[in-house]
Amino acid sequence: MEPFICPEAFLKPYNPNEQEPRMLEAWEKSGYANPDVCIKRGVTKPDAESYSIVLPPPNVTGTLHMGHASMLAIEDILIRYHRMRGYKTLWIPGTDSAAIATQSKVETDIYKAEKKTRHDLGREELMKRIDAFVEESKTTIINQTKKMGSSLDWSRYAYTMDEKRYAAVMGAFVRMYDAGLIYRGNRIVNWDPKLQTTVSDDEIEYAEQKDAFYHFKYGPFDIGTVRPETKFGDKYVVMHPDDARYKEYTHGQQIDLEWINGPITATIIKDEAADMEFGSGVMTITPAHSALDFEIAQRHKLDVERVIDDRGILLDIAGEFKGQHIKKARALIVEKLKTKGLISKIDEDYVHNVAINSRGGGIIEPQIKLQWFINVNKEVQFPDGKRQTLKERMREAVSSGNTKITPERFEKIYYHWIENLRDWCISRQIWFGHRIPVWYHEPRCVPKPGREADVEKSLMMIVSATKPQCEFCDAEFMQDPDTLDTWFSSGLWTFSTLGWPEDTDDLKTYHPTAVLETGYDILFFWVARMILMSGFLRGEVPFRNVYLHGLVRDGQGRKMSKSLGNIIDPLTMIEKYGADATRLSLIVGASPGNDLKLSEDRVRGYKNFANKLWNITRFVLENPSTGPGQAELNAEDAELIREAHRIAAEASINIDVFRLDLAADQLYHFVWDRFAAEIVEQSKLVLKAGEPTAQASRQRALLEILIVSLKLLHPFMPFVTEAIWQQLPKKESDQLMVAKWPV
RNA sequence: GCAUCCUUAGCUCAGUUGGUUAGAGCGUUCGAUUCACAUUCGAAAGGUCUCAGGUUCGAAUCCUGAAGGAUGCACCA
Repeated sequence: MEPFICPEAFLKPYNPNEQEPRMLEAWEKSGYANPDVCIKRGVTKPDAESYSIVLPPPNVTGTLHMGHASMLAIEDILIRYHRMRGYKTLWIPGTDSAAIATQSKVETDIYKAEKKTRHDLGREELMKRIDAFVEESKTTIINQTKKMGSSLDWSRYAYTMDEKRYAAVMGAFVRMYDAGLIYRGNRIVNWDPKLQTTVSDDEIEYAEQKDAFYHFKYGPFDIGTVRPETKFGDKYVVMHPDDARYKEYTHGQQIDLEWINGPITATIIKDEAADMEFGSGVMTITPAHSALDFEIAQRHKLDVERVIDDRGILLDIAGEFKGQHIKKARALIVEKLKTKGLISKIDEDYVHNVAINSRGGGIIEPQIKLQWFINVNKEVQFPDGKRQTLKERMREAVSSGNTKITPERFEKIYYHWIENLRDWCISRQIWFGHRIPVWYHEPRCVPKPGREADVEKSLMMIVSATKPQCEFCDAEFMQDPDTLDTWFSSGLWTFSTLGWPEDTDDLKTYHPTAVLETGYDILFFWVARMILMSGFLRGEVPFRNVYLHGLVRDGQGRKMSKSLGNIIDPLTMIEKYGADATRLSLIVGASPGNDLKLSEDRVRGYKNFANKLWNITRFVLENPSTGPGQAELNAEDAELIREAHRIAAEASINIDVFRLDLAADQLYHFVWDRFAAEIVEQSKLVLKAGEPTAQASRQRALLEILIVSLKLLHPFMPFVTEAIWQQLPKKESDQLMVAKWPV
């Protein structure tokens, strides 16, 4: 046999910038990321078990950050591993429209450039601008995603606002409405006066703030507040029924007292919501602008009156303060109360929480609004025959083990969240998003001549995916102006990407998906909602496993942010150290659910490792004694090969239980400390001075250990391993990507 | 307030059911290097495993308590 000459391609050192684009091109050309291609080319058996992951879709208008990079690395490892194990493996890419974030970005840009607001442009024009912006910026995130080596099947790419996904959202809404799960109602919601939209409970962040805390004389009582501007309408005074201090007062008793704008009559309410420990134990309530107060008001059927409008302006009830903005009015109101002698005390340094919209920063003002909600406590019929509530369904998905959350401790957090879950407000007043498929017959139906009798039958509101027509008159139905919470469409993601509501082959083959892999910060927003949607619409869980990774932080454990200037850009890292090194730096040391502190040094270290592997290969290929034939293996070399296979078995187990950090670390040490430092070193002696049979045996062993190492490392560092594979004299498959996993 | 997690070398972290001398990467110090290695190799220093009790033949690991840190949820009128 011809001695194998080490290919010239083995320039030293390993240069990722040169190899990576070639590998990307080769992979793309092969189409192996598409399971249909794998089956057609005989790489995957048609009846193989399936393994699928949907990529948590990044914002279309965003750029790749380390959080994405970490997610892509983890998922690609799982995907490549299973593909090599022979599973019918599918990883679906997509992007998210990120309604509020995208709209505010475009609005801001337009305002900067043209000094126009969305109202100046109108809805249609704004949509055009947003679509153009999305179209322009989506290639950025897609190309960046590819650079990580992600073996996504781009032929199945989905966008939350594309035609198919839009249809899925409409279909889902109609089904849920028909089942009585979606209702419209006047309820207290979180209103963002800045963005002029409602926001869900989960999208709210609390920030500590220091404000003055005022004590007022409210008749014989002492009441406290940080928000005097809400107090105009307060005509109920609430105390705990067991509070001995106030036992002389009875529920429903009326008291005349002097208040901000003159004398009023207040009513005593005894309710357990009043905390005896807090302040005087007595409070007045503002049902229109506080969730708790609203509940109390509903319990006792009290009057509810708005004090503040959608823009934060005081209404008629404020009397002389009417028309003023709450921010400015506060000081004036306090001043007036002072002169009336109604203030008993002021604490200047009162620390309390203020609710802000995490998407845009407006301070939340609870308001009562007519909105669309999903009822989480209503018992309904599920496709699998069960009758239960959405809450029960969400709990059962996990408690039954049909969906397993890793790390396990998040299961408790998940249950706890469900306990506290209230009806989900799904309507938003922003323009960019999926429209609510509800149609109003306005004005009232005026039947065509001869159909006057049908006026009673005409419907004023119709829920339908497509625009309805009135049977009795020529009036056009007007669509509900609101859009849906972005998480409504995200909740459908595991199956809308597979073609639902059509009954596609993909859906049958790949749903439920194998794993949903995402950051723990998104457990409630997304994971829980997917379980809800899939449960109701498909009668099955959306995924068998949830794997939650930690967040990527800077070297000091701080969140990466522009303002701190501590962002490590994955693309810069790829350029400097290669995608393989970038991937490994995000995997090793990142135990499940724990945050990872990333520094540039880490990345550099793994570049050296890629180079190490490259050089081991060169040694193996440059030192053929009798050529890499099928020489007889001696006992010692057979044992070396068995050792490599033992490592393979251990690594497989670690990957199976999501301990990618351990698997990667173990492979790293096997290749560096064992293979390079010991086996290769000792082989130098054998190859130089050993018997010819020993030389041949060792040469074969080296090649086999190298091949096993390449395969094992491929999911973790696909580029360098594939680049090496391409140079091997004989190989079992044209690409390492579809080589057989060693067991 | 309720809950979860964390505290191990200078830094970042492993240490899976309790079991010899507690490990890795980076950093530090010293030495070697025409030999696959734009580097690598060898060696060294560095630890009261946060603290205090307890269980045990044996505890970084299990239990109780304390301190510090992080996070989630609820929430204050």
